Amino acid sequence: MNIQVKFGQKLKELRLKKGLTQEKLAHLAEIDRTYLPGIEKGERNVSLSVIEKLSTALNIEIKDFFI
Amino acid sequence: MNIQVKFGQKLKELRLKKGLTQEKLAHLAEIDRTYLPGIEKGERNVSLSVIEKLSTALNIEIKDFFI
DNA sequence: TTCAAATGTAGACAATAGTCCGTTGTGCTA
DNA sequence: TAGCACAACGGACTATTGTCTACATTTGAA
Repeated sequence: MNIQVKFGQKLKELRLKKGLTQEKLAHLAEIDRTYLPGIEKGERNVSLSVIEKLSTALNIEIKDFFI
Repeated sequence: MNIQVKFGQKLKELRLKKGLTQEKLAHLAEIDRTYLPGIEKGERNVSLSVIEKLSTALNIEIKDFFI
């Protein structure tokens, strides 16, 4: 399974665990609402800055996405 | 310290630990040689695919960059 | 000092990340 | 059935990533 899909699945899992909608998470992370579905489906090759924004929004550490 | 700088420092540390030159690492990771200095200096906002290529080239796991 | 290996840098560029607009589909519940 | 919240999708667009060529600088060993 490729890294984008893995990352997307982990992101979705963590988002749901926190009880957040895509829209709320996007808002917290200050990224575009329409960008999230593509990330969660593994269609997007996100950059470090977006990864960091998402980890901050979820109140986790970056490494948690990759464990 | 921002995430790009942290990532760059970690990358450089791991590269040196493996005894690799920038050129050799770039070749192993199949990324451009001139791109590496900017990454190591924290000037570049690398994507998941590049992060994965680098981890593969260094024979480490992605999370190791963020620990 | 001299030479080569390694690193850094600049500019042009193609490819793609990420935004913004609107619209559509999918449950769920009244 | 209607209505709402959530998720997904498309197209147009801007900003940025990552490549490539070429050259300059540093570093260390002979």
